Amino acid sequence: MDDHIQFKSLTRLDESLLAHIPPFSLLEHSQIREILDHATVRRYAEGVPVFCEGDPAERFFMVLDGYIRVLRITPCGEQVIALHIPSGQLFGIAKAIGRDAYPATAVTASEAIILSWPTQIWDYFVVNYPGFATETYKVVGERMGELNMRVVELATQQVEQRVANTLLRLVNQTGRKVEGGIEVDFSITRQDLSEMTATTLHTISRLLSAWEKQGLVKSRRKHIVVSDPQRLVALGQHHA
Amino acid sequence: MDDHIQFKSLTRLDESLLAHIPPFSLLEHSQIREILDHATVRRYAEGVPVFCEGDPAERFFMVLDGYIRVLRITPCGEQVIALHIPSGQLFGIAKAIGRDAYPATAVTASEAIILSWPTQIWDYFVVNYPGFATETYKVVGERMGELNMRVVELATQQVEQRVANTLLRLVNQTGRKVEGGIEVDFSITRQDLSEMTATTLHTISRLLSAWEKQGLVKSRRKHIVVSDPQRLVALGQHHA
DNA sequence: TATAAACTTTGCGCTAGCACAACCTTTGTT
DNA sequence: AACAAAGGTTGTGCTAGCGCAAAGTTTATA
Repeated sequence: MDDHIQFKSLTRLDESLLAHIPPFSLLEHSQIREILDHATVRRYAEGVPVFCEGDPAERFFMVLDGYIRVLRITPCGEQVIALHIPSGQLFGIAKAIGRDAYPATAVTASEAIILSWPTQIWDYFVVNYPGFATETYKVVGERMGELNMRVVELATQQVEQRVANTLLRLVNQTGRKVEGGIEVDFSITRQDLSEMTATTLHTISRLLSAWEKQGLVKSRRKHIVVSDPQRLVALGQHHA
Repeated sequence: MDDHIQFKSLTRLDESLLAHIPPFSLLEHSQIREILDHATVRRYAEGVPVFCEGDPAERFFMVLDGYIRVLRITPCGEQVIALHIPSGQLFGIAKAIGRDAYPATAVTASEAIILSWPTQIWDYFVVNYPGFATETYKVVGERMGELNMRVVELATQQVEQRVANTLLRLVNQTGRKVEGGIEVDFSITRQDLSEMTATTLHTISRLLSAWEKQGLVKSRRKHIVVSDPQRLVALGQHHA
């Protein structure tokens, strides 16, 4: 992970990149310049690990473009996808929650451009950049909220509802308008969806087939379009 | 919730109460005095709500003695128990994660003595008391870790394993040595355990009965003693 | 001391969704 | 063009664990 290409010397990053992103939105242009000058940029292909669970948290990251998938692997080798992170968000911020190793693995869910900084300057950021800490902890809070929601869903809902809700969340958070509905903005297999909803790829396949027949979704290999969010919401709700 | 009894005027709290508790352990006695003087103390009976999901987060809390149960209630009225908080820990720290309403409900799991402070002085604490922020975020990190672990467990394990692991965690975190094993240190019903493990009280009852026959646990109404942690650990592990 | 309320146990039948298996389709590679 | 590899579909049978039901036990209340 030390082969980071230092784009900053090639393509000088524009300050406007960060100006509107919450943790930096309160800062002066000069401060953003400073932040960018400390950053390393790297382009990742799809499906590439950015860091792994248990690695020492030497850097923290921000998605500039693309999506990150956060996952954990059980002792028995099963994957559980915890979360997707869209562009504009920090991740790998172990330091913020008092850890010195990453608590989960981060893999690119699409091609992605990622900024990163050495963890040592975290405290400097917190002290010197107003709003940075606050906004960061807001993100932590949101992630906790999502985790919590997943626990509740896993504990109380049927597979069909979990999948419906997960799919809705995906298109809400990372959806792209296409003709005929909203499409999940990165490659996503049945296997992936099953690892998000604690079921099997077979069950997902059956569900999507059924939904497609009813005109709720349209899916091709690695692509899912939600064409009737309304009815999907209804499916996700009640206990029947 | 405004009938807080101001014990502080009656029984002046001793500084040694907080001196060894992480978020305060780095502080001078005078600072702890100051903190205590701002605190409200209240004794709660068992099963009493301290705050409810969605309430404005006007105060933050610390368990001085007893246990707190954190839970969420679904639209359909089902409860999911997220977490138990033992004495010495902060809770209701919505402010720390950028919220202004409590994200879950907190109920006493036993008789409890609880300190609380108005949320407005949170920032003062963070700025003026070294180590307070860091230690607090460590707690946030640990809670995230627990949530994460629960998601993984719910997603990959069978009921028997989940219950075994949950029970082990309970006795590890809140266990009290008794003759014949380690006992969960607060009242706990089959219903409670089922709400922690996403199953039914019936299944819990059957499991405990079976385990009792095998000499793994001993349980009476509202009490559970783990007598053979070793074998329980084994049960919690493998996929069979 | 009787009665109610809360908690627990146990039995039985059913079904959601998994495991297994076979086959198909699309994409990438040589 | 042929093959391999990754991803997707669909069928069949099975079972973990739930829903329902009924009865037992302990604790609280009148």
